[in-house]
Formats: sequence, C-alpha cells, structure tokens
Amino acid sequence: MRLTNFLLSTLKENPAEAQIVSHRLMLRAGMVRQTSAGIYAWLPLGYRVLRRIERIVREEQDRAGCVELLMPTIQPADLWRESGRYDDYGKEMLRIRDRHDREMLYGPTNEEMITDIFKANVRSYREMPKLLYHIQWKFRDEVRPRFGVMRGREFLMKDSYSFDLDEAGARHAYNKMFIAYLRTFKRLGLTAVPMRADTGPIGGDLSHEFIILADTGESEVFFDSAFEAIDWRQQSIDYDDKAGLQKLVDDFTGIYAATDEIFDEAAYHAQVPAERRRTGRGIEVGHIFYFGTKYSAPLGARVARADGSEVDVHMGSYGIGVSRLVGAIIEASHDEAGIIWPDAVAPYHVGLINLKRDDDACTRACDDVYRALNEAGIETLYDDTDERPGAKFAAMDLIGLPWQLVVGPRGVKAGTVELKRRQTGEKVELPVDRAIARLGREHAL
RNA sequence: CGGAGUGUAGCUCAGCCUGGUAGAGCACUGUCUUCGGGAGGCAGGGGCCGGAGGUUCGAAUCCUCUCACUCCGACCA
Repeated sequence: MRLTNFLLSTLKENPAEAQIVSHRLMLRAGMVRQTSAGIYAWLPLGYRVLRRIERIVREEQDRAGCVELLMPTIQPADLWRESGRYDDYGKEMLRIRDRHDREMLYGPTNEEMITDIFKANVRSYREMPKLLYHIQWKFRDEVRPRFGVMRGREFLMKDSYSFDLDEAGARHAYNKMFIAYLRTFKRLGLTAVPMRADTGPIGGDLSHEFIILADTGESEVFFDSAFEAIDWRQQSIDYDDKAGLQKLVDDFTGIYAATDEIFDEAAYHAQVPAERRRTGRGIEVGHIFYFGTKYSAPLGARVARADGSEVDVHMGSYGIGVSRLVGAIIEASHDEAGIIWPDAVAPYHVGLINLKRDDDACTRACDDVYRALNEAGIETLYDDTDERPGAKFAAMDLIGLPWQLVVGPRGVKAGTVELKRRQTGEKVELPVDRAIARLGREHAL
C-alpha cells in the first residue's frame, strides 16, 4: 500500500484526553478516532490490527473444534426476561425501542440468544456436545469509559458457548477453551496468566481470567513464578483427549495465581515459597466460566437422553476482548518512539521508506523494491510521500511495523538498502535482492 | 452515580480575572532554501470561541440553564 493512497495521519503531540500509553499511541499512530465517550471509529491502520487479532482468535477457536456463527447486535428484551437478567443487568444495558414501541437492547453478551438458538436446533443427546462462538460487537454502557479501546462502551468480543449433557462434559469443553486461550495469546505475542477468578454477575462456580502483565493493568495479581517456567507449547495437543487435556490444565491451575478479588494471603503463603511470590498489575483479556444449568433451566434448553428422559444442558461461556487486545498488546510492547508490533498482529510486515522522492534514481529503485515485495506477497506500507527523512523515520517508528526498509540516494549508488528490525533496533546495510530475500524468509516463519 | 475539571482551527494551547476587529506552535496550500532520525524563510487557507437564553452601545470574556468530554472514586471483556 502506498502511503499516498492510504488514510493515515500521525501526530507529533499527545492528545490531551489520552492518559495511558496505548491510548496515546493509538491516537498518535492514527489507528482510531473517538466519536463519543468510549466509542471509537477504527481507522485503516487500526482496523488491520483488529482484523489480524480476530483472525488468530478465529483460527484457534476453529482448531479447538469450536463452530462459528454470527448473532445480531440487537436483541429482543423478552429473551432476557426469560432468564431474569433484563432487570438485573441495570443501566449498563443499552435499552432501545423500535418504531412499534417494542423493547429491544444492544447486546452486552449472548448467553440468552445462543441458548435460544441451541434450543431450537438440538433435541437429542446424539447431537451433543456443541461448542459455538461468534465474534461480534457488544455494547455495555459503562458509567465511566476510559483507557481508550481497553475499556470502551462498544467493543469487539469473541464469545464462545459450550453445551454438554453433564458436568464432566462441560469440564472438557472448559478445558478445551482454557488451552485454546493459552495458544491464542501466545500466538499474539503475549504471555497470558490464567487466574482463578470471581464469577461475577454471569454466575457459576468455575472461572478463570486470562491476564497479561502490564504496569497499567486494572487489577492486582498474585502468582507463583513457577508459572513463568512452563512452556506448554512443548506438549502436543489433542483436543479430544479428555484425560490429556485435563492434565495439561491441571499443570497450569495447580500453580498459584489469583486476582485481588479472591486473593487469600494465608493460602498464598502456605503454597508459594517467598522467593517465588510475584505480584503485578494485569490486564484481563479473556474470561471463561462454567455455570451449569443457570440459563438452560429457565430458558428450557433440554435434550433427550438415551432412555428418553430429558436433561437441562450444562453450559459454559468463554470471552476474549478482541478490541481490548489491541490496546493490551501495545501496553505490553512499546518504547519511547512508539508501538512495537509483534509480527503476528502488525498491520503491515514492512515499512518501505523512500528517502528522496525528488531523486529519480532513488524513486525508481524504491518502486522496484515495492513491486518485488508485493510479488513476494509481503505486505508493505510504502512511504512514497515527499516528507523529510526525519519525519518519515519518526512516523514509521511510531506505527511500529516489524521491519523498515530504507531506500536512499546514497544506498542506491552503492546498490544497497538499509534494513531495520523495529523490535531490536538492529540495522544492516544489504544489497537489494538479499534484503528482499531475507524479508521473504522472515515472512514465511 | 458521587466528587473535581475542561470545552477557542485537524492537534497542543494562549486570550477570559479587568467586555472593545479571534491568536500562537504543529498540521494544511503555494514558493524558496534545505534534506540519512518529526528543518527554516516568505506568502496563504482554515473558527457561529460547545449550545440556548440573559446583562450590555458592544460578550470568547460577565450571569443562568443546558450539552459534551476528561480526571478521581464505586463498577466491568
């Protein structure tokens, strides 16, 4: 993509309203624009990151055997009356009326609707279990939205729902999601710590939050440093192997980790030796729940067993804050100059900089490089503007693409370009073809 | 929802106290000099000063109401 065709304006100064680093950088890098409190338009650069994250989340859900569908943002109030949550949810739920004065709402979550869909389509134990998800915009009318997309009112969430005949089945679904989440966050370039958590208003008796550590996190977390030593990727994962999956989950959950909500100092000290105790602040990026028949019973989601009797299905729900992850990743990966995208979520793989557009030889060389990168399938943002070099470098550092390829008159004479790795700051001067070949190899990884 | 603030150009802000032709820097347009890590000169464009009402000969400025946004607290993917 040529920058002259793109929509991108970077800011040198910090917008006044942005208090935390990810919000500042997202505004400065031209990723989002606030349209009202806690509601954002995703500009092209930000939207690319959002889509990248969404894709990885989707791939890992699919891998775990979760089936995608799409439910609407607007839901009828009646459905929520059946579960009893229409009144319980309070002012956080955005309630609206249509032209016939029917009560509707903008969905803050989808347990009721997915249960209704399940009920209409599944009647027999022979069709069980089911594991469904969708990735859809949610709205929660927070009293006080803040921290940019990390705590907006409108946000993109992946929410999965499991349906099983009994608690043991539900536990297996829970374990699938548990492992899928660890894989997902790892692929996003994050290390997420699963924490036993309070079940909150959604209810139930088994719940974990997935938290990534960052100084700006909203909740305090306590954990055993032994957690950091485990490399779960060593284990090959068979999502249908119930016992194997349970062992894997036990390996993780056996290690002490808790948020301040349920932190028990006595247990912490009894279980974790002093030198392994760690505390920090964390950002919650995922939350999983098992809640039994809490929704299936009132909503009548039952299936027939082999003997003809009916049973309320056991359910769980599993959320990942997709739009929140954009901010969370920046919180976890940035420096003085700007964002440092993990390769997997970078909006473009390479930033190509033409240092001197007025110089015909330089521009010709740069255009050639751009063409070669495109042919190699390497997503490139080509700064073909006539900005000054300093401004180009600063903007490119700010938006944090993994690689910068710099073509200047000096290098063109020598037949070389400069290749810079954003993560490390490492710069090398290379012949053009070798630089492209190297980017091709890195891209393939 | 309690408490505290802020609304003036796309962004950062000055002007308000003490009423009298709406400003600066960045960004934008033209031009010249520059050009390897957010350059400089000259010339421009861009504002119902959040909105409504009031006081006044005259309101960005004073008064009242209202809306929006931000921060702290209580609550949340």
